[in-house]
Amino acid sequence: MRSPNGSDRTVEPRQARARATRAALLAAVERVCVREGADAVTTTRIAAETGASVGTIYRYFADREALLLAAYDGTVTRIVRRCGQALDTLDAGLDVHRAARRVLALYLEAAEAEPAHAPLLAAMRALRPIAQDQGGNDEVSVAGDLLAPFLARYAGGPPAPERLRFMAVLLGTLVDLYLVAPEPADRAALRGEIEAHMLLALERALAGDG
Amino acid sequence: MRSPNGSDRTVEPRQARARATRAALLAAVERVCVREGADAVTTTRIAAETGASVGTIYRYFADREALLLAAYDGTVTRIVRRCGQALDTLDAGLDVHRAARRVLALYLEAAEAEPAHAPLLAAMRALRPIAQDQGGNDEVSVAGDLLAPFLARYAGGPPAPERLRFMAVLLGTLVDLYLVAPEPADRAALRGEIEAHMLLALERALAGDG
DNA sequence: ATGATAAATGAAACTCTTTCATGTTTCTTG
DNA sequence: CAAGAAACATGAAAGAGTTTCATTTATCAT
Repeated sequence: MRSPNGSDRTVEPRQARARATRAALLAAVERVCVREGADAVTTTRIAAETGASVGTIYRYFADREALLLAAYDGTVTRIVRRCGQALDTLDAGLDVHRAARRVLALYLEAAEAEPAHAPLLAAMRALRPIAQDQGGNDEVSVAGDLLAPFLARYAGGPPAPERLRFMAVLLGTLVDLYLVAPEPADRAALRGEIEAHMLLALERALAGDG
Repeated sequence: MRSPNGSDRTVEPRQARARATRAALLAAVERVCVREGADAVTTTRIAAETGASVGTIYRYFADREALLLAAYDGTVTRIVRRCGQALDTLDAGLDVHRAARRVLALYLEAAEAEPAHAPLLAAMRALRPIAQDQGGNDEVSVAGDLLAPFLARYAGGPPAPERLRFMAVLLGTLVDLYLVAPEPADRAALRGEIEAHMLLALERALAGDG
């Protein structure tokens, strides 16, 4: 969470009604994203969709970007949670490669089960170009919550930030490509490519620094 | 070129004055991009910057997106032209890996020499998310003008469209990451990573299909 | 019940993009 | 060179979004 409450003008909901409103806004974002893509997520549209007024959005989100980011965080959190459980139950003695393949497969599966994830991921790429993406940001992220723990465990220490960033960007792009592929045949082929590239990146990470 | 002149309402400049205007607009896009990023490239801003009026932009470009695309094409064309020359003079008998490394190095160098390329590349990613990027589009592109010829030459035939798309997206992302790295040390390290991943992709491309 | 705090409203100010009726420059041709 | 045609350029205005904020309404605590 970027600012639990800093000098923002946004607020954390305190009453039940407000929590419901906030949740409804995020649900509307996902719904519209799935049906019509992230471009259709306008503040007026989300307000209309939920029956709230535009002003209400700005009570809980600093701006449109923050709204999309929060929705994205929602999908990522759910995805990572699933993979995290599996990660925890991995045999301690399991071969790195097998473990990586297993986690990757789980990740792709979980991502597919979140229909709003692909459009939101694309929107994030548009909103936060690589140039500004600080890689190790505080948000819930694949980098921080999935890659970093995995690397820490198998490399015996936390990865260098640049390595983490590289792998996160690589994985993000490949997953994006994967989720967007319409043909099952293309997806199957892409699984192989993604696996190959992530294993290569993993090997280099393990070799590079302790 | 997408439409030399179809049913668009845009026009190819015929008089010298018009050619100058069009060129000035594109130059302004690059200038503003370099200084303040692609977000600062608004139609009003570019008009003000060149002393032209907003309407004039729409005489030569269908919309803001087309304006950015044209500027991007400009940088890519110049980059690819340099690499292309080198590609032509490669020894016919040169080992694929050596050739690939050579072209990649040239490409990175040429891209660095085009300051507007990085911000415009990022803008293109935002404007045309992977989902819509038809991969083998008609535009001047790294995919069509650099990757495809290279693969055609060393694989003995044109690559499958999905392969080309995969490699183009991969290369684009990695180059983006590279161009954005501030530290020379980071860049040097990234060169190694990019090379490793592109060589892997190349091997799989050569192995996969004729 | 009532004052205090939280939540919600929606008109209005802004910023951008895009269109188009109108005016100006350049070309062409007799 | 004059005058019509074709090419260029203009900028006000329409339209779509985002964001603010003074005001109103609902909920909580006592």
